[in-house]
Amino acid sequence: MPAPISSRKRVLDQLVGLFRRDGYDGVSISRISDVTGLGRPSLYYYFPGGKDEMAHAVLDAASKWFDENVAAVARGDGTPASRLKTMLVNIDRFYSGGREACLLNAFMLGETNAALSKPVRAAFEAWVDAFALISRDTGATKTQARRRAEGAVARIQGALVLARSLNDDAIFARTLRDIETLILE
Amino acid sequence: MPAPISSRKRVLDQLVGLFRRDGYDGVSISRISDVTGLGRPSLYYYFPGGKDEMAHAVLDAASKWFDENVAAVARGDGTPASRLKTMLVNIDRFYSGGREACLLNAFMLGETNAALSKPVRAAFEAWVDAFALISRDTGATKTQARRRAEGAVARIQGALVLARSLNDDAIFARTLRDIETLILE
DNA sequence: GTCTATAATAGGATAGAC
DNA sequence: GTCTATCCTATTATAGAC
Repeated sequence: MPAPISSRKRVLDQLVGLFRRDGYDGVSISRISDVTGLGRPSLYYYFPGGKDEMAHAVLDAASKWFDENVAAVARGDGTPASRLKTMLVNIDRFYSGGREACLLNAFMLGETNAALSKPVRAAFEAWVDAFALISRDTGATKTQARRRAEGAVARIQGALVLARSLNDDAIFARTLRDIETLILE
Repeated sequence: MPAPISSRKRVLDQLVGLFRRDGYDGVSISRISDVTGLGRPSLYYYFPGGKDEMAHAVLDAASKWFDENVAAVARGDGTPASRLKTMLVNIDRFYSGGREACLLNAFMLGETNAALSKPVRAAFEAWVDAFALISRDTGATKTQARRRAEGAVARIQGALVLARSLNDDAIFARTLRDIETLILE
């Protein structure tokens, strides 16, 4: 008998890939069924709340990833420069060097998804806070740190959009490098 | 009898508002019918190709707006600084100070809309070219100008995403100001 | 946990009258 | 140009067997 290749965790990972690429309205349960290899009823077994619950679960998973790989690093040991370096390396990996879209950006579309706007906003705030923490540790004032951090998050988002549209990874790589000097200055 | 408040041009303007906010998949013909006050068949009278044609028409309209209000200004008379200032003022107005989303970003979602990716990419290239032209006129090398222009477009896109999510117009305003120094340096 | 089968609805699109 | 009426398909979601 085949190994239990199916699990909620595995499905969740695939959902991240689908939602970040196609957005909430662009993903159908049928397509999720095709990609995961699970029948539609099985998906409702894992996510009784349907697509809505899937989207929230995906946001939770992404937030958890961010907490562990970015926010925790910002609060961790080492010089500000070394912590920032690790954060950026992890971010680069999460976005596959700029080839993958941002889930938060994808979930901002559509008024149907108004319920998603609160966790999306909270996620962006956490991003900003993480960068601001590094900036403060280099001596920036609270206001300076906040603005530089906002600039960093915005540049990452914008670089993802532009790099993906122009199919040019270098744009994303350069942006991450620029952020190092922006935050540490 | 009521005045002929309906016209293709008016519908097109409303379509821009709908698509930039909800994305391609997030907009239904029924909703378009509600918003425009036109019956579904009337929409197909103006756009026989259906939703697909509507999306392309909306992109064309946005590209035309950009050509007239940004690209033409970049090629126009005046100092680089004054031309850039006008471009940024027009961009600020188009995005209502950062409260309205970017159509190009919205149209990047979904594999269904693969046909849209070519015009979207062309539009981004035109954006970059316009800023690069200003930068070159201030003495930057071709490579420098290109990179600064990419940075400017990315920052605008990212600022729109972040400003809308955090509901903070100031982020967008600061970004436009930063771009002035970025391009003119 | 996963399936087959099916309900119920929403979506895109068209025919044909006026 | 705009409408009523309609078609067909896709979509979300559930019932119930295994």
